[in-house]
Amino acid sequence: MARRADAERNRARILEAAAEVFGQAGIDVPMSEVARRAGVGIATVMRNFPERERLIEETFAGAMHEYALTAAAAAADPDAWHGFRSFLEYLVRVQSGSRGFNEVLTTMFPGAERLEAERQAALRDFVRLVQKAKAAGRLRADFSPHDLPLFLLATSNVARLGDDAATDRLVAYLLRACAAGPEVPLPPATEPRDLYRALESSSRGRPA
Amino acid sequence: MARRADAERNRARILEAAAEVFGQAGIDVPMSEVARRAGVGIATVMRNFPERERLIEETFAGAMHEYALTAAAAAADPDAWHGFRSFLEYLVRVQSGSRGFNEVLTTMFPGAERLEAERQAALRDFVRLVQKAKAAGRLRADFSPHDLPLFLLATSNVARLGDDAATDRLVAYLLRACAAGPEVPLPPATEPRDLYRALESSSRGRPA
DNA sequence: AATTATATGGAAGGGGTCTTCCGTTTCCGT
DNA sequence: ACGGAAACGGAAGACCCCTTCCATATAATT
Repeated sequence: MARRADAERNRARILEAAAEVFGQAGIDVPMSEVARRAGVGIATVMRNFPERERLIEETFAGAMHEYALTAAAAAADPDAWHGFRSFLEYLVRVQSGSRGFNEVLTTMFPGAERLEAERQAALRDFVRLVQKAKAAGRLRADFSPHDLPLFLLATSNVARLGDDAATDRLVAYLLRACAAGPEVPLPPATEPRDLYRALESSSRGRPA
Repeated sequence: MARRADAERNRARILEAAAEVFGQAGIDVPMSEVARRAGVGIATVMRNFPERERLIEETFAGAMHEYALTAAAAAADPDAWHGFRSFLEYLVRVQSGSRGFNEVLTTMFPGAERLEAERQAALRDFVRLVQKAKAAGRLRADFSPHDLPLFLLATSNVARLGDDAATDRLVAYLLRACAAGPEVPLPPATEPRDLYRALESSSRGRPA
């Protein structure tokens, strides 16, 4: 049942290319672009990953596992508020860093069981983290763990602009909204010219 | 130079169909679907609106004008905080109500001068509104009018889910984050099962 | 080296979107 | 009612993305 060495090599090249291509342009990029970037034919991509969801699952398996590990580490932080804050900051960092993973974090793939298992694991740890931060008096009582996907959706569009100032500012607003402790100042307001340029239809992959 | 009556009628039917189609499925819907809904041929749509941006501009001219009027009304509200709050609540209402206009509110179209003029007018009034709310001590000093597009981006994805509970909750978080007055409680947390169902790839127009 | 099984990829075909042509239809002025 | 100009829309063609076939290439074993 062993696969040939060239087949294994090609599979690895496809996954590497997919990580690049999806990371830059999102998970809806044509499979032919993944093939081109990998230096293989389109049929080779299809044989390895007959459905796009399979390729997404494999491509982001590592990142998703790291997501779950980071949630677990945040839940284990002795300073629960620090854990909460740094988890949110980690989230927007990965949202900014990979457009494809940003999309994966805000989309559920019922058929991609491994991705969903890691997402569930992260959510369970996030529930624990929320309980600890509330118990420590640092997170408001009315915060719900199920606000996590809301926050992810909220930061997703802003993270996608690639403007760190904008992203940091929104995160700071969200943290302020759910924090129960002393206030921290917001980071500086984003540079308006940069922000509005980023909102233009052509910058967003829409034809003019 | 006068146009025939049937041409005028067809133009109106196209705009009406576009408002429906774009409102339901967003501004990237095929032009052929607009034509079908309007009961005209695809060439008729292209003759009236040679570029998609032209059709978008005309389709949402009214809504965008209302956006500007609402910002002006909010700025004229004797209770500036009430003006601020109700403006944000109006925003998410229209974001939820039309997927296309939701996209227009978070995308700039440099070639659609009328849309951009209304957006600018709204922003000028929003600047005045922010100043008044700060002067009234109800809006934090560190809030910037240029946070408006950040807030629109943040609410856009959530509004698109069509889950009012989720939308209301995120708005409440954002209001709490920038309010300087007494706190108000958050609306109830969103129903998790509904939220996660809405996040599924098939619910989001992505193939499984 | 020879053989066999595995793996490859370019191209064909299908479906989708957009652009445009041109024969036909419709409107409007006389 | 007639004639001419305006307006129409179906289909062809170009381009894009996905699926799959089959002749060819490559790897692995003897």
